[in-house]
Amino acid sequence: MARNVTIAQVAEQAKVSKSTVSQFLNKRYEYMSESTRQRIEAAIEELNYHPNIIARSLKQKSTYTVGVIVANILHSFSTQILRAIENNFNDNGFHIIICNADDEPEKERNYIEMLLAKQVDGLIIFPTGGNLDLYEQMKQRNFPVVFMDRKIDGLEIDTVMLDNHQAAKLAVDAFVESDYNQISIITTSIIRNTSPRVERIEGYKLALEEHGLPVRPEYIRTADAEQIQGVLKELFALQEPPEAILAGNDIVLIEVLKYMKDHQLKIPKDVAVIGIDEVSFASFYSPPLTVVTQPTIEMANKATELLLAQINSKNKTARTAIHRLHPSLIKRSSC
Amino acid sequence: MARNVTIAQVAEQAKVSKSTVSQFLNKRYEYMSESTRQRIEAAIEELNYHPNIIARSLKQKSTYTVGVIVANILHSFSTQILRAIENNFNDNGFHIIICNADDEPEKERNYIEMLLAKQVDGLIIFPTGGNLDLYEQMKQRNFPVVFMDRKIDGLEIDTVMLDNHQAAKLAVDAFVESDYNQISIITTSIIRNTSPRVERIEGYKLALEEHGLPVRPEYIRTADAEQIQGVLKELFALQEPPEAILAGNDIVLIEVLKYMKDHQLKIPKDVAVIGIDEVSFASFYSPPLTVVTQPTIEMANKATELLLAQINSKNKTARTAIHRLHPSLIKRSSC
DNA sequence: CTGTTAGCGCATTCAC
DNA sequence: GTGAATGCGCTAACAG
Repeated sequence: MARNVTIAQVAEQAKVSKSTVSQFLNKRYEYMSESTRQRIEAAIEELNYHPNIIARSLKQKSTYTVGVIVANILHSFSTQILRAIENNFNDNGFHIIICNADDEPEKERNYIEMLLAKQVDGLIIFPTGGNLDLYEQMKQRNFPVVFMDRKIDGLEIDTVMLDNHQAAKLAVDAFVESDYNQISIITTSIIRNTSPRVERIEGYKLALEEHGLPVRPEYIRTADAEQIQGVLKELFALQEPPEAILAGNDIVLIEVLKYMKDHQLKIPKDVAVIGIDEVSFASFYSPPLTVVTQPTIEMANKATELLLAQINSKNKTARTAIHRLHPSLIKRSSC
Repeated sequence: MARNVTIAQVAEQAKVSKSTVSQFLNKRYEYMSESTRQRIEAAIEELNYHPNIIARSLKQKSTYTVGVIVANILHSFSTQILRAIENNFNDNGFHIIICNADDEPEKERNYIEMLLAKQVDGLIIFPTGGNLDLYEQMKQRNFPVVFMDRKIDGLEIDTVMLDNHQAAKLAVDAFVESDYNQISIITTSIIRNTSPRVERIEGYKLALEEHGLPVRPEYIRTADAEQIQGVLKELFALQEPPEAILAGNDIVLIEVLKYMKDHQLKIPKDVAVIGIDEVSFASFYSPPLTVVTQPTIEMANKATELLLAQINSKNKTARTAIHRLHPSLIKRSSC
């Protein structure tokens, strides 16, 4: 009654050998007569037989499973990417195992090791940056890996990420165009210098300079979500509080909006706001929120494509590169 | 250099037999001398050996992997549950494979079959309701399964779901208390009568009756997300348009808020609104949104607990039941 | 066309 | 304490 039906039983029932059944399972019908084909088919049906993929994987060294390790599942960006990746891989007959490293290198290390031990065919990682030895090892073993969202310098691994400089620039440009010159940027804290945050700040600085605007260190803040209310309080206690705030991701944006609400500050009259990452409520918020979006679908597609290419080419060392996708500004009314 | 290091090579390197290495791997140190123990340890280190979990699984019939099939990953509810489940299972040394059935029974069937073939140890399913034969089969095989969010009548399978009657009642009560008597409910469409939607409508009717209010069919609407704008238009074109709207889930709520924004209707002055499911922006929206929340963490915990219990008890047929968790009203200002 | 044989990498008796 | 032998379920030559 249980799932103990094996190929041997099917063979027995159909009065053929296991290998013939195996042939059948792999659709190599040329290797058998019509009558045996039908007997096998009937036996399978009757026994309700389903091949054990684990056993097959052991032999074939391919599990049709890939692991995805996100740095922090709480970002809407991660969720969007995850959805798209799940969709892509399922279209290609792969399953995905999702792990959340929670921004902790220890967890990430653990997941990578377990996933490798589980013989996944490849890995998509939002790297914490804390396990260079492992990254290096996979690279040297030619194990299929693609990095998402963050890059690791000095490692030749396919990487899909946003053009963060441009993202920041789009926002700064929009602010300046609307005559806001005192612009602040807030990102979540930059442990291990995760590239998006660093780059967004760099892009912000570059953009300010392009506009001939001064870069004021007190306007550049990084903090964990829980501390952002405090940061905002400090910002608005400044001699010259910012006229505009660029929220580095959706979590920051939400904190900013809470603060505005709590302190009855009007957007954009009292302070203009732009967020990086689209949020579900942007279009109907009051005011509708101007936002810089990441092309999450395209990013997921690119990552899928790269990983699949690596998986299928095996040990043919293809060129690796950093693929920068472009953000776009959705102009609404918060700036 | 590759991941081809096997237990045999370790054994050779350490000058012992494979079985002794196996003992070591399973931490049965009492079966070997201190010196061999150290030799094995050194060999493993030197070869950078990692056991192949697939091979182990084949033998032990346990993959430490569970599958989760959500009906529709677009609901914030699904995402929240998924996060919590991932967290729980990883704490217990399991990995989870996530699949999105997209409300299509065909996809669900395909996933279930593949996941079983992959020898997952258990399944958490948000059932589409379209594959009763499969559900039944798993039940009979005593395969660990728990249903989430939706129940399938006539099947004794552990199920975790919301007390949907109460959820609707909480909302209706809140409306009535604020003197709104013409209350509408909108849910996404009820294909195959998925229980939450049906139950929420039932609960809504019951609550109205309790308050001695008439149940007006024209106030009860179900529609796909894309059609909701049209539904709202019809609702407000009514002789007596509703004074209050209960949004059956986050997707409906968003559509309702868009409509309000587009038509410059003020909440709650022109129409009061309550949504089922907490949304990220509820607390700082204008006005802050009153909402009925599901205890997603508790639901995920319960599901984890039930599935783990089934996995660990194997074939001891435990009692199965429907576990109803309770919603709660977060009173803010949209009603 | 079909059956025999030999592993895949590991775990598990059961002797020595 | 240690090792040889066997099998998990399937695939893949290789004969016949």
